[in-house]
Amino acid sequence: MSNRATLHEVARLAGVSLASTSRALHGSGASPAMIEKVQTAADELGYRPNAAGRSLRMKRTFQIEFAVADIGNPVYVEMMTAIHAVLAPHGYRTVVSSMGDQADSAISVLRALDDGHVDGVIISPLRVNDEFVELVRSAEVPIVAIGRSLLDHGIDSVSTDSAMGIGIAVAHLTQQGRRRIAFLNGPTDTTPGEHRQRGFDAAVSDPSFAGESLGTEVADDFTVSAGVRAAHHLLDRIDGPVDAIVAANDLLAIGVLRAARERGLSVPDDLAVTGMDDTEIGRAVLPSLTSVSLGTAERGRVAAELMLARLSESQQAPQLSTIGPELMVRESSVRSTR
Amino acid sequence: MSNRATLHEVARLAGVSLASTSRALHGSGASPAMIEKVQTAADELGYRPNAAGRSLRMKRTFQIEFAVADIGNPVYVEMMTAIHAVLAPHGYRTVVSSMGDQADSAISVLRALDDGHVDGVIISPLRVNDEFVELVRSAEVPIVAIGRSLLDHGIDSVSTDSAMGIGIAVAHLTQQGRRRIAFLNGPTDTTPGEHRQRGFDAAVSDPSFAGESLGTEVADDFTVSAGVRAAHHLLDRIDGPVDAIVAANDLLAIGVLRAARERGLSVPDDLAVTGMDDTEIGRAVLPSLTSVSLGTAERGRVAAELMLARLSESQQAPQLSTIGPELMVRESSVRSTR
DNA sequence: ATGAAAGCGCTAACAG
DNA sequence: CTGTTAGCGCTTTCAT
Repeated sequence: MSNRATLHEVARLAGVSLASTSRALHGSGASPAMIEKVQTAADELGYRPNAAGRSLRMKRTFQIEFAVADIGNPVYVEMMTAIHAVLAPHGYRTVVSSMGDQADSAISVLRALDDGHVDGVIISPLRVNDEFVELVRSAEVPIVAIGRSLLDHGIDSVSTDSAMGIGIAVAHLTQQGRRRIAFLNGPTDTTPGEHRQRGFDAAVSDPSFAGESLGTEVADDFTVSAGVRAAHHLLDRIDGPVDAIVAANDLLAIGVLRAARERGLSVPDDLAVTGMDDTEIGRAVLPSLTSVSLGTAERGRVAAELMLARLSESQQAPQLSTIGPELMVRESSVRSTR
Repeated sequence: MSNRATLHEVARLAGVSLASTSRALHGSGASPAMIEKVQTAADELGYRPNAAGRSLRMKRTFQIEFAVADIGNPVYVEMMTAIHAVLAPHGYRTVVSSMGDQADSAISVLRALDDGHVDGVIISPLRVNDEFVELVRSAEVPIVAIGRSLLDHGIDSVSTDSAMGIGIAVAHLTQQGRRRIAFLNGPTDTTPGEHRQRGFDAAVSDPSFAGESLGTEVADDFTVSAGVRAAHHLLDRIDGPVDAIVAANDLLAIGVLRAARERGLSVPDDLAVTGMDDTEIGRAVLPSLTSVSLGTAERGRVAAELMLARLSESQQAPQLSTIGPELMVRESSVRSTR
């Protein structure tokens, strides 16, 4: 079979009109006999409806874009899988685009949106500025934001309380008897960086906080290698022992594990470490990471469902859905009993 | 701005014909004055060419699909990044689709191909059967295979010698003085599983092999959790010490690390471990993994370039490009000096 | 229930 | 260099 068969050819082979052929294939308002006839012809020709023709006519592409800051982060891969699982049964393809971690490249992704190649966008930006918000507001297709809530701008959003998540990690550590606690954050001009910083500051200034804050170290990036560097820097500059490091995500926490090992510090015996995001890799690492789950897959699932709802009944008021954090206790924060 | 402007509206605002407008926007065969006029009108309306109209007319979508068995494997994420980096400057979007690890779902991905939503497919299948090959051969768009070579079927392919890679790992281990060596493979009915098995069998039956083969253990899957289970099983059934385990990929090797730890075995002192794929996570793990690099990013890059070449001059004969394996020695296989 | 015909937005002959 | 026109493949009125 060399060339794709068109609907026209199917119609000719079946000996019926174009319109009837189209209807028969979609099952709406056609006689059983017609459906039978057309289906046979279509099968014989190996007919596949052409996406471009369909899109042009229907003004729908059946593609949803998932735009993320950094596809290298396993969090996004997990989200994507969840999104795909929701969307695929409804006939939507998922297109991933990596925005890079800079606001301006996120903006170029949004600009590219107006060529109508997708019916909607699920976006998880690291940095949000005015131009970004303006572009989101004026986009021609529905947008669902994961991360910072853009509900105030009329955008469906899926959020999580990562600040509280950090609080939970700090509470867990003090409960474990850790006193001198430091925070290893990623860049604070990002949405997660900002929220998690606020969470740490709040936790250690709470009257019930039974420890001592050793302050914050800021890594260049939310990655393992940045985590290693920052952890060394942190441990260099602090006088006396550090009992625990709360890392802003699992990747940074894995960096801490490595830095600790390079300095001959045992985790969890000398130093407790917690991460955030509850990634598979955090579970696999040695020692396994105690981590605050932010419901990654759940957020993806909910975002996809918001998108589906928006696509069908665009009337409904913008929603904000919030997924609560949950602590997953593993080896990196609990002293071995032996 | 509520509705997208069409080329027609731009033409009207500029007071020129549709054709001139189209030409002016593409810069081909239009006077400077025309270009200026049209550009101004286009800017004023915020014009973006519509993808569906364009695709329908040009019979090109400027989308390339990357179809992989399991997007959860970091290898594919790295490949995708490399592919995207090559394709994006040429105006192509990259669409990822996960095929699942079963041959039949790979086939459904290939079937979906004939709706013309992409101009080409870069595919990395885990399992290849006759039906799959037939579908690939008869596809309407160019296909580039990563993994098993399909050159014999006239398909551009990017391959690597993973069998030799396993041989390199084995040689490294015997050089390190490890004698009793076992192989932890993934499913052997997959392309990588089959190749790597062959590599291990060849290595240990080579006259120059200065060790003792403890045979192969097959994990259910190329994942960390399958690796943990299989490693325990392996260590349970073998009498006497195991000096080294060669794992078929990094994920399985990380599973071995964890199983060893659970049994109180020290890596690398009691047991040496090697992985394959040289993933970032293998580098971050403790101890860091000695791993055979198969040039993941390079393979992605080359595949994307083959695709680009095929898209422009479809005349050229099918190519096979092979990336050589390279051993990256790290902590998991080398006894600490202290 | 079926057919005829229009048209989605765009580009590429073809004429001038 | 510019304009007129056809048509990519499909769905959907509108008649019948």
